[in-house]
Amino acid sequence: MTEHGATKILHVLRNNFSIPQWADAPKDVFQVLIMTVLSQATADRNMERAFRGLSKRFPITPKSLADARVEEIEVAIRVAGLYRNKSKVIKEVSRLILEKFGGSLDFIYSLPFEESRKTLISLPGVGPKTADVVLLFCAGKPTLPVDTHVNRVSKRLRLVSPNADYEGVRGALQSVYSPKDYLPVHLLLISLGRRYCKARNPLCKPCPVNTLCPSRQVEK
DNA sequence: GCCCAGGTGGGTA
DNA sequence: TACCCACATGGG
Repeated sequence: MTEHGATKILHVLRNNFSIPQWADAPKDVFQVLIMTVLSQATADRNMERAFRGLSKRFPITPKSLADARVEEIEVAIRVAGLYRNKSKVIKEVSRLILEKFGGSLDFIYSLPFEESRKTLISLPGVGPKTADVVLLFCAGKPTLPVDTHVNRVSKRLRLVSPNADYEGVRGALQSVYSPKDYLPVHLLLISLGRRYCKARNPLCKPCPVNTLCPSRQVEK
């Protein structure tokens, strides 16, 4: 995909979807990390319910969650699914942040990008997607998180090669978009993926980017 | 009742 | 390294 084609796609997406207000609001890094862990393999709605449930029981701080009993975290976040894994991750990540980073994730603002990213990924339950979300949303670092929608949609649109892995998709998107657009591109590709470009809908008939979408060629 | 949403990590070849 | 599967809920 050329930069020109990619720019046209972004233009169409901007004209058809809005970027939520919260996207530019300042955020607490630790809280974003917890929300992102809760959101793994889970619909946003259930992530939000789980986060509210957790917030009711505990202050969302490394200290309080490191001290919490896993069973209590489980009860609070059950609605998010995968709750046994996630509750262990939340407690352990909190403990490690206290022990290794003095209870703060503010290093993401001061350390070089790659070092921050590696450090985040070294935490249990934090993979590349979760790390990239935290780095982009909290610190505006130049990375473009690849979730399942971003992965699927960018392949359908031939923005990236069909067999690209996580880093391949991220690198390809980052090479055709400017860092200032990483956040909107991430959010808008997700909007397109949720609304139109479904996993089981290869034709994407009503999709706003139809005329730009090579996948449409399979249509009869 | 079935399928989909949807990251990480552990195991196996 | 590449692939497969477990993890678990809510909603259509």
